[in-house]
Amino acid sequence: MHHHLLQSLRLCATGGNPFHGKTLHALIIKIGLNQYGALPNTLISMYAKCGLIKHAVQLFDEMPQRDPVSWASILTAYNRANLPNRSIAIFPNMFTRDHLQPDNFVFASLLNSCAALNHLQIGRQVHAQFVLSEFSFDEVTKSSLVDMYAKCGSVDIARTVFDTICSPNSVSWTAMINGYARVGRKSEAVKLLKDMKVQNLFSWTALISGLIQSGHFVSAFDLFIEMQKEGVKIVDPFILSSVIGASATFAALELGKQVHCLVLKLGFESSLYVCNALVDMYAKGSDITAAKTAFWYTGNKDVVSWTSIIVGLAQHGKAKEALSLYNDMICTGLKPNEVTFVGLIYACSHVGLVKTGRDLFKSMVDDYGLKPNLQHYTCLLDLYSRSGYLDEAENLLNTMPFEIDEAVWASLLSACKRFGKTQMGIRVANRLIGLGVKDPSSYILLCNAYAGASMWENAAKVRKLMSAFDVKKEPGYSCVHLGKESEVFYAGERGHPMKNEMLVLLKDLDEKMRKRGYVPDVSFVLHDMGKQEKEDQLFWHSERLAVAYGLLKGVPGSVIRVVKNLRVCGDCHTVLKFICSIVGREIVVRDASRFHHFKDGRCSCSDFW
DNA sequence: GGCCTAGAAT
Repeated sequence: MHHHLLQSLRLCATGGNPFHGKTLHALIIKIGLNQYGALPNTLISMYAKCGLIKHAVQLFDEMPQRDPVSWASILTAYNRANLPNRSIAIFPNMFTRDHLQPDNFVFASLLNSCAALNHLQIGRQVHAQFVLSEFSFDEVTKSSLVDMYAKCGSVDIARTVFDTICSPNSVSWTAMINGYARVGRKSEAVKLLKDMKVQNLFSWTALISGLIQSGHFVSAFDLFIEMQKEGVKIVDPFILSSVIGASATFAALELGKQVHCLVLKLGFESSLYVCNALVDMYAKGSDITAAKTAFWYTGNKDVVSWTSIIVGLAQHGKAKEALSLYNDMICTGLKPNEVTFVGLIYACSHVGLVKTGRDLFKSMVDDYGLKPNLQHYTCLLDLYSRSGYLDEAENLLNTMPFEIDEAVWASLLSACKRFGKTQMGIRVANRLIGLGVKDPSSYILLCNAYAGASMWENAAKVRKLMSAFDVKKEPGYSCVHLGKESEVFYAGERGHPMKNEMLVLLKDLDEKMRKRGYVPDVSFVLHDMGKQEKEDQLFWHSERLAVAYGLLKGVPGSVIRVVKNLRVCGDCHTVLKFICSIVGREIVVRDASRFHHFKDGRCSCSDFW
């Protein structure tokens, strides 16, 4: 009977069937076996595997007699429920209350918690206890040590432990490979993979997703292709969601579409991770319509699905749609989380919905018990300052429990300039200087603020600071996508084979724009030079080159899609609004902070960015 | 009976 029950419980756990599990639990109590043999511990693990952490904890707490297996089960249960801090918190009770010593299973679980929390200090303490214990030769625990050190950033220590493993298995190799990859040590990661006798999907995924995390997108894609050439079958969708995520970050729409096809071909279109990644990929790839389609095709949407589309819509300036989807989401009974609110308040800040944004911020705390973090305050601050509520902004700044960074100060400063709040601008500028300035565009704002208040000495000081620190702008570049092909342009680049055609086109457009009232705004140029020189500099900005090329080479009438590494400059923003209406084309620019849809002389960002 | 590896939204 005992054996039969254990087996049934294990079946519930693997099938994630809590209903059947609860029935069995009732039966076990009824026949009086609830304290018998392995049953109590197996019940804990069954509840944990079915996602019912509260039931698992209650059983554990009410157990009259706990053993190391009970401890391993509850620690794993907490880790599974994404509560690794609970594991660390209760562990000392194993000694103080239960007078038990940890075994290898307990060590491994604990190290898993440390890895999840990035807690190197406690991880090292566990390591020390493990070494002193009778289990110090256990190789599974050593695998968790490798993983823990790698996740905490001590890759070389991870390697030292890895080298003490007598017969490493797939798990230890994978942990080590991922450790190298996620800190960007590409060649070591690749070498380790090639050293493996039997490479499986797990090890390739660890390598590729690690490289994606460290920003090595091109190598990651190359390896993804190599993996398929090697004949490794993609039998689960793990790696697909990772690669789709990379296409999103990389704004590689065409590549992302190909992976989407692969998803369909392999039949993983119902994986929630994959669907959510697709929504984000299309949104970041600047095709918000496709993102919406992908969203509506997602079955069993969770908070991440809804949040992805809300954030996507917000970044594309579609605040109304974002807010309306939020209502739909609430109607389905799902609870929003911190990220959802970042997206929502961000959406409000880009259309000046001050009251809605403030209400959402309040609702987040009052209705959902969420604690606002720095990002929420930043968005709210942005909302106030962009909409001209500068006193509220300053008030919030002085009462909020976080220190803001240079970018937020800079955005506040630019709002002061925009709304003519000279005195507050000076206060903000002084705080910004005290903080230490790194971003070249902040120097421009500072100069303009002091100059605007006729504080010439301060303006001169800022210029001095700027040259003393040898501030240089990161070279701006823009990439224009034309179907499967794309072309990259750097600011000031004049060596392109099609430069003559582009020059003629841009000159012609420039003339037409000036007739419609365009005046170049040279205050966006960093360097100290004459007015004509500054105008020339603007003329060769990379986004203009990319758009010109797109107009010349792209399919007539198609949307021109450009990705820029920096934020689009204010003057170029004006220019693109003119160009889109002159040529009657839609231009979509993804810059470092958001999307700009230029159409009929207007931009979706309503000139806030 | 219980342990270790790869994935989505700011």
